[in-house]
Amino acid sequence: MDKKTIIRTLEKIALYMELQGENPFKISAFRKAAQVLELDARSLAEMDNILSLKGIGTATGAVIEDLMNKEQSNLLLELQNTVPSGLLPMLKIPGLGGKKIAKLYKELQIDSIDALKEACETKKVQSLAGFAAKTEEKILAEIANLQSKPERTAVWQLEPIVDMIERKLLNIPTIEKFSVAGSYRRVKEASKDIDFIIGTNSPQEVREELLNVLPIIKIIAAGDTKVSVTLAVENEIDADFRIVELHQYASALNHFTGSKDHNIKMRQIAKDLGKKISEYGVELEDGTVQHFESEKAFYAYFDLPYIPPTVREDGSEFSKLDQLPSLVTLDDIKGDFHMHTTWSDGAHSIEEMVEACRAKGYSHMVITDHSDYLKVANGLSKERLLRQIETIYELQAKYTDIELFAGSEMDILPDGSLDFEDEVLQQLDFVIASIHSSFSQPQEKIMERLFNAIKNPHVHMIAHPTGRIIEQRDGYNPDVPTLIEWAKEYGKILELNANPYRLDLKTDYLKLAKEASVPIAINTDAHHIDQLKYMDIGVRYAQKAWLHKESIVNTWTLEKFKQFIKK
DNA sequence: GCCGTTTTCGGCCCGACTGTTTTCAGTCG
Repeated sequence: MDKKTIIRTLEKIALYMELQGENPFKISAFRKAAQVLELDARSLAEMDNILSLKGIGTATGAVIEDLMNKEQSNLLLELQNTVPSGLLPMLKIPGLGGKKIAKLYKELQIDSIDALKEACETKKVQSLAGFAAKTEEKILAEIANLQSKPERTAVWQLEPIVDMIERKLLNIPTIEKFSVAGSYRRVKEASKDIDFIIGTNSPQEVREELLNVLPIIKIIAAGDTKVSVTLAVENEIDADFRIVELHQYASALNHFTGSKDHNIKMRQIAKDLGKKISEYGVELEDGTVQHFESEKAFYAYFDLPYIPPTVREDGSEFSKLDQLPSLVTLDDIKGDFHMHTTWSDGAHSIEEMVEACRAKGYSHMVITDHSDYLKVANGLSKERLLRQIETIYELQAKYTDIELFAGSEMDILPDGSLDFEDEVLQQLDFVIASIHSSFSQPQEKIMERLFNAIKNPHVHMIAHPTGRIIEQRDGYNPDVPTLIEWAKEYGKILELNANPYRLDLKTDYLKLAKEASVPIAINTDAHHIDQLKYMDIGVRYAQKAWLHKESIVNTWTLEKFKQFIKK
């Protein structure tokens, strides 16, 4: 049995145990064992002694060995015999955990969401100790809600909601400081909810104001330091607001940025020093609480460098601290190499795009409008492209502080041919090849198209290599590891498309590209000057894959970039 | 269930909120 399946089985065992109302530490021991396997880069065959791994003991080790040798786990089979599988989905109902579900099953033989619904409707549930009429109503409401609310919301859907909330918070005068936190701040592709930290001297007023100004469908909780609501926005989503005093702000921001695993690791570090981390500060052995000016000061207190939110993930970041200074940052970015103008489907003129890039302090940039094939995007014919090249070069005369390059985002056609002949391509400084059509072709055909582009000596880069839209469509399903091999062999750039719709390539592939030393360009693909800001999310997304400055084409000097594209 | 150069037993990250309670259990992040 492969490693992934074994990891999932351990997690499944934990779920079943949860439903039995098992000891929470026993349950987390199985989750921990799954995580230990996951974090270990080796394959199962390469691990000669599973039991030597910290976190895997006799019981979890036995399960792993069962799965390796007999393809099944006796423990899981036993659990599945005692716990009906219909209980699993009940864990999705907010307010219900393992213990309550176990009780419902034991006392009322409720073994599915449907059975639970009926028992609530016939008021059987309120007869149980620990349950009452209010709980019954809440369960019914949550069951009804279960289908309507998506489990995760994509980062590009969250962005406008976060903007809206930030505008509201700016208008509440009693709020001194605020920041989005949670997985959004860590640039996860999708999140379950939105978290905000608010620093204020008047928590009561802020709480009232929040409830007044936010578009609220439902108040989930409204305590002294925490307001939880469901927001009335296009795709309804929950938002948590944590209200703290200013001296607690840095600790609260750190705590609610997470991840959970990162926090647990930090707390273990503190505990070894006899200290206790909470969202309010660090409690010393004598009971006094240490506060921090910033997250940086918080980490420094534990002799750690500042760990950016983007890499606060599974805990493995603590073993890679020496790499932090090499990570790409927005300050390292010297140019943007994929953007559109009114010549095709962009909103601004070439000159307006240049001015916007100058304002960002870039030293060079590439204009890359669509090519002939993409009629819906007003793609440029050969003649228009040649005229555009001239226009760009003429415009260059106006500027000494930024160098303009003429490029194209050229389509790779469904039959695998390229939209421009070589004699046109060789007049361009920078050629991007992209797939925008016939996504459903078999992988073999898609790869043939990509190979035709990669092997063309005039092509410099493949844009948005998989064509995915986060949480919405998978793209054209190329064999990315092979694509990375080809890029390495032919010396081509792969793009990390920074538009939050795409973030393509995704992290796992970026890591592969890094291992293969394939250069990555982070590009905004801007169709409007406002979209040039996506460089920021692109860079932070790249940090999640631990991409170093030198592997990012946008950090190269103008001279190095010129050398690369002229070769 | 797992762990240990202060521990082989007694901890395991820590606190807020709700709903059920008369001091707390369960859930959540």
